[in-house]
Amino acid sequence: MAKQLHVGHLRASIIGDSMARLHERLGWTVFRQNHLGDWGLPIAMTLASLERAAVDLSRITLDDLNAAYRRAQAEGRDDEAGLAAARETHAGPHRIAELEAQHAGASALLTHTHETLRRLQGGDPPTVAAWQSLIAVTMREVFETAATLGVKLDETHSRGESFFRDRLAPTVDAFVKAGLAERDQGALIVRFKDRERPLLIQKSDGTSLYATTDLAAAHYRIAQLGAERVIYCVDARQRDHFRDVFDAIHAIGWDRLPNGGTAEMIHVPFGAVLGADKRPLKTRSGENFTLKALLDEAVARGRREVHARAQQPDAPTAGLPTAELDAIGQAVGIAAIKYADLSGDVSRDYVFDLDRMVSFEGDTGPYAQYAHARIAGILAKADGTSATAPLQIVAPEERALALTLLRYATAVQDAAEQCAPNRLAAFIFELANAFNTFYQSCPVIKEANATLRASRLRLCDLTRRVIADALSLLGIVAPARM
RNA sequence: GCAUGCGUAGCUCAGUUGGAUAGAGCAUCGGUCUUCGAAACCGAGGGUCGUUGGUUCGAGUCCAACCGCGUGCGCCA
Repeated sequence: MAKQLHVGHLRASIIGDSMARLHERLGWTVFRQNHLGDWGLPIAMTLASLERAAVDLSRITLDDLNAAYRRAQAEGRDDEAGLAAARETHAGPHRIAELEAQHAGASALLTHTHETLRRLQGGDPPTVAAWQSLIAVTMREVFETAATLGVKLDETHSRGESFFRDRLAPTVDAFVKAGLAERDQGALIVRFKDRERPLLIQKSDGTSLYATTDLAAAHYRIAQLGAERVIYCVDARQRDHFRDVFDAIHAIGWDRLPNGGTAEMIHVPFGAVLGADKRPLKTRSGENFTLKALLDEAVARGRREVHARAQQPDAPTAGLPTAELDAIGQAVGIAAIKYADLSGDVSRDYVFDLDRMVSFEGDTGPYAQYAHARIAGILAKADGTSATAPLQIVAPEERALALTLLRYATAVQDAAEQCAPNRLAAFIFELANAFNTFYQSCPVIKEANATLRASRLRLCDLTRRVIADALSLLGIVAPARM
């Protein structure tokens, strides 16, 4: 919230969208839950910073918010207790350094921030109004980005922290009542048998934190929505956190479904997006890459490539209106990014290399799109196909193609069941491969034998439809021409 | 310090429950367009799967130790 989307948001969106589409395809009722950080201390920091700068919130832009957020961050907040605790518990050097920096920047701003947070959570009308305009500005960009990315996400999917604000106290009460929470150094914690690290569900000042929200949210999803499978597409760095949350939910029995079954809770951890230097992706000036800049670049590359090919007189896209070529170019650029993200093991870090992704050769999104467009072109040139034409498998290449097609259903099931979109991506690549090999050695339109020709046209048609469908499950569109 | 994840070809990565000579893309080298879309196809070279031990008829896959890298670790989200 209140800041530009960055590459970290890219994976959550792409992977989450694909998981949703895969499960929808298998007949699940999917509740997309966009868990937004719209209610914590950071948002109060930004609000407070805006108040101090006396910014006109009715005309605010995301850049203003971004500036305010960065300003607030730079001004820092004090966390003496946290620093002491981190030292005592041998926290990692990163965490300690972070806290020391914060401590150094300590100031009276902390008081203001907390005061703003109190006003917000207390429902003070002007503060709430300011908060709402801040949310609105951010969400406009979120939905805009989702649209260019082709990710199904709108206001109906927003389930930010603020949505659960009234469920926090009952959640804490429930854990206390169940005897699972205990008071420790003024805070409420949940302990686990097999590990030292407890889960903190209430701060010593009585306010709750993100873990509390996650517990409340999980309860809502299972008890209210009746979710049998709750899938969290979140950064791999939150592994421990989700382990704790899931165990806590299990301990209190909130994973029990109304029908008596047990809900499955799955964290799909995804790795970081790295730059060529193997460090988290940054711009030359060392700032986080905004998602917008990244997508703009990919789309520009896609368009450049599509336009270049349309220049050639014998290209199938020759003579198409610029707007249409632009649309195709966008589809290609976005496909390059999405496929690169989903074709590997999602839990691992990956090196973001636009040159490789948009090279359109080998195991890439555009390669699959090409196979699709190629077939679409063939079918358009043929005088129709028959869905009932008897299949006549003679050449080994068409046998291989047919056998690959038969594996589609299990590929989708595997990918969904194991929350591993790369399984499906691998299938798509194999299918596109099998088709290209088949097409290399088997005449289709030019086949003289009418029965064989009809059979091959049907194979083409099936292949085209499966590629388009499979790509759609990854959230990738397949243009008819490119 | 504790926890957790990773280490497969020059580069980027696959490798479903342990199962036959470890696969692919890029890059390199060599072949295919006067005929259905060459963003394609066919072929070649390239790996002691971090190291050492163990379990097994059989280990890239399971276990242990070690080395290297990443990430996390109570009042942030």
